[in-house]
Amino acid sequence: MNESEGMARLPRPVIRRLIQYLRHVKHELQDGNRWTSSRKMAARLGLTSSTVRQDLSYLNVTGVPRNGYDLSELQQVLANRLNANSHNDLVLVGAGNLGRAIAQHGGLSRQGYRLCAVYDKNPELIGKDFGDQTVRCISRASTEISANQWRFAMLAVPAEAAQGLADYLINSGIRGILNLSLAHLSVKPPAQVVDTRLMDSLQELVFSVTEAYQL
Amino acid sequence: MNESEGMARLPRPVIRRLIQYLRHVKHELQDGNRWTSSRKMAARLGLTSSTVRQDLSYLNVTGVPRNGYDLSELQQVLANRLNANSHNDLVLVGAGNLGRAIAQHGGLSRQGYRLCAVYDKNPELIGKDFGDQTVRCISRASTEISANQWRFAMLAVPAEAAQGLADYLINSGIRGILNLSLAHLSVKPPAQVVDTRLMDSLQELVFSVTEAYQL
DNA sequence: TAGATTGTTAATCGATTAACAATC
DNA sequence: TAGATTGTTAATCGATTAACAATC
Repeated sequence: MNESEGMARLPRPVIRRLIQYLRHVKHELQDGNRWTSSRKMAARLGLTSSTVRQDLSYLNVTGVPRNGYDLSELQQVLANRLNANSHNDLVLVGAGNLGRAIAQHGGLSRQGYRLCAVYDKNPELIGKDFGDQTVRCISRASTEISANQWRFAMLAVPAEAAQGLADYLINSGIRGILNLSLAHLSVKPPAQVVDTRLMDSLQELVFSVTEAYQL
Repeated sequence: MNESEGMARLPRPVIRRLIQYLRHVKHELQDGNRWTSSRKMAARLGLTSSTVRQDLSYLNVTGVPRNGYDLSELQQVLANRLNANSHNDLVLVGAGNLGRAIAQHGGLSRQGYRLCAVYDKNPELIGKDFGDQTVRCISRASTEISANQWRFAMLAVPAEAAQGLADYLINSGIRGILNLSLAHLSVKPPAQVVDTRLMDSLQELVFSVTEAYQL
């Protein structure tokens, strides 16, 4: 049930799942299918059908008892609610291994992102080619970000440098940071950070497995 | 409060935070400090002190009113509870950009992991150098994994190939997979998967920022 | 029609936070 | 001692799941 004026705020876990639903829906459409159902989506994504229906109730979408949900309607509604139609500009700060991989990763452009600039402070990296970008000195970031109104940054630098650079970027106009470092970034709303914590995930995995097998 | 026989199972959110506490503690120790407190850790990691104390109550550690927690004691207890003392062997499946970055990322060896093998199915990549590894054909993985009793794999392949390879790896003896693809992997316990979903995180960020600024 | 699936409410489950006595 | 911090309980908050009438 969706209020006519003003959409209900989406809880974080719901946001994350809606993003997965959208991917599933696109995939099914490409396979030439017309319908999906809460049961099907749940099976595919490792959820319960109840969760799926609950999540979809945040959207202005109506399913058809017996048939499920019309895939193209669902795609439209999801993409719309998630603002997934606009192409977004990104800057990358930190041109080390991880930054390079993410930037050159085909997924970025496939998902409609455009990498606009790559910054680093290491003189040995500055000037080097980097996909279709050339690494620039971090000191240029501030003016370029505000001149171009870039809003999103991926931060792939050592933990020690992360908070300082986050402050610098947000001062320059950046509003959202994908944090690829292990540092916790503290930023004032409405600026936002999403953490990735790859190394933490690995440790979590090893721990869970060790525990699961020795018990 | 910790039961004397058999440790309480750790909830997933607690596991993740304990990992962060351990990092904080190591860092503080390197700075030459002797004490930390729930308030300090909470501030550093963006939590409440209540959460920190609650989490630490899963451990056999006693703080000192007025002083907080002894850093070296805390390090020991955390590392012990998290099985963070052993060095672990990893194999990488998928030698594309992302896989390469993670593998060459200094963090791996710094955190005590050892990359033992890199596999791909692309003939153009097989034989190529890759840090101190040479990319091998995926068809060799099964025998090598079971011969060496490797237990952990990082899976950095296209979504379509992910589930099939996960099954193959687990059949060969792998018990834990760090899933760097966007696919949802369904595996039978006690085998485990931890997802990373980099592209999803990026989309989550863009959505949250868009929403935050337009409201 | 019969049967499967939706939409929604209420129950359950789990995680976080508040509060405060104990204590060094 | 006075004051800050722990350890723990209980309250709150939020998310997931169960259940089932409505319905195509």
